[in-house]
Amino acid sequence: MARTPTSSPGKRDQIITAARSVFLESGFAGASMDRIAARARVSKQTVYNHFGCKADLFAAIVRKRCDEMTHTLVFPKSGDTAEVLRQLARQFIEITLTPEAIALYRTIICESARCPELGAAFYAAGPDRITESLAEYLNQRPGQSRMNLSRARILAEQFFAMLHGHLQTRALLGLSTAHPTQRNAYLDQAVAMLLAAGYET
Amino acid sequence: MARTPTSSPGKRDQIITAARSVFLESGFAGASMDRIAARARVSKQTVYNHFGCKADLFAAIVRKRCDEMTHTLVFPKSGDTAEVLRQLARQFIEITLTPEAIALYRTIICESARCPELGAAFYAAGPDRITESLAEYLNQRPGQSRMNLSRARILAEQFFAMLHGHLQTRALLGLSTAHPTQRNAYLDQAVAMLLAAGYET
DNA sequence: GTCTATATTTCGATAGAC
DNA sequence: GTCTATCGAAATATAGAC
Repeated sequence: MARTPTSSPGKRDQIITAARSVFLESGFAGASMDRIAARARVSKQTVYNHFGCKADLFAAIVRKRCDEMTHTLVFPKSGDTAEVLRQLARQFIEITLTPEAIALYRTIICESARCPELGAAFYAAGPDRITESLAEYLNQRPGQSRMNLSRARILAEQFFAMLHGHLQTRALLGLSTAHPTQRNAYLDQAVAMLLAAGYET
Repeated sequence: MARTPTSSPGKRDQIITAARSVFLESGFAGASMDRIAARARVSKQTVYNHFGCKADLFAAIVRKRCDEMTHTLVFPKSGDTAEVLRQLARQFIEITLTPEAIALYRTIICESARCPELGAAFYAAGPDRITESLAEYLNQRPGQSRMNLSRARILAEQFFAMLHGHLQTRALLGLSTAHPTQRNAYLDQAVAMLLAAGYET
């Protein structure tokens, strides 16, 4: 932030772009600073001047990318419960099944083993935020008696688990993801199950 | 198999044990053949004589571990639907949230980016097998009209997605996993939701 | 701040004695 | 089959000129 070099803001962007593509392509351990520098068309020393070391560079890329993706998903403001859930689900699936999103998620998972703070930061910036939004919505939607907040939280977690669970698992393992029509079947099933569970009790 | 060295079956086991712990500890790229050999108290050349190269050694470890874990989970043979689901869920959660299972899964995910066959082999040996078992059961349980098989398959996938989705995601990111009492809440919710969805239509 | 050049370490894999 | 010793490549990080 305040550490930003006084000149050449362009080089910094070149490095970020190049580093992101190399990291997502080869993972953290598999990416080399030489390749990052080469792809950024910049000397390696310039990379070190801007980001200090490999780990810090990676953390900077992840933080930036998480913010971008989180702000892409907007909570629907209008419509009945079914429609809100369907819109939310559609956005969620579209964002999380992007090849770049899968590659980023994969790399974060891989690196969380040696750097738990990274996983925690990602969880707080991504899954936790959106889950909490849905839990709040479920707890105070119009025309419904309020449910236990912890129960709403579990319902929200299971809703997103149903959406991302199967398809994202396949994607993480490098397997083909379902066709859009099949995705819609998952989406509708998840919405139906949440509604059935949410209105009882 | 037939390639097994004629003598010293003990060394091979030492190498497998050491390699597994090093790979799960540091990932594929982060693990070095030197450390594996040192931990196995064996020379590096001996490792190469047994497994050829680093990738083959890793694949052998993953295959063995998948088999072990798959055979640990047994499909319940008796009980009503709710009880069968509950038992299945309990086994599934206990096995998949083991630290070793998480570490293995993490490493497979990480390496699937560069080696899709590994992810495919894991999926076929693990998730696919158990999901298919549940789908068959749902489709032919006594006293119920048969449902569409593809629908049963989706229900089964969503059942396991609900079970592993949230908790396993947290574990993969290095975050704390819920207390056993909280796990039971997830388990019961998942069973209830599947029953509600499975008996309608 | 940016470059070229290099120091230093560590890796996967191999050679050769026994 | 197993060991010690080592090669050649590639890695992270730094030094010093401009």
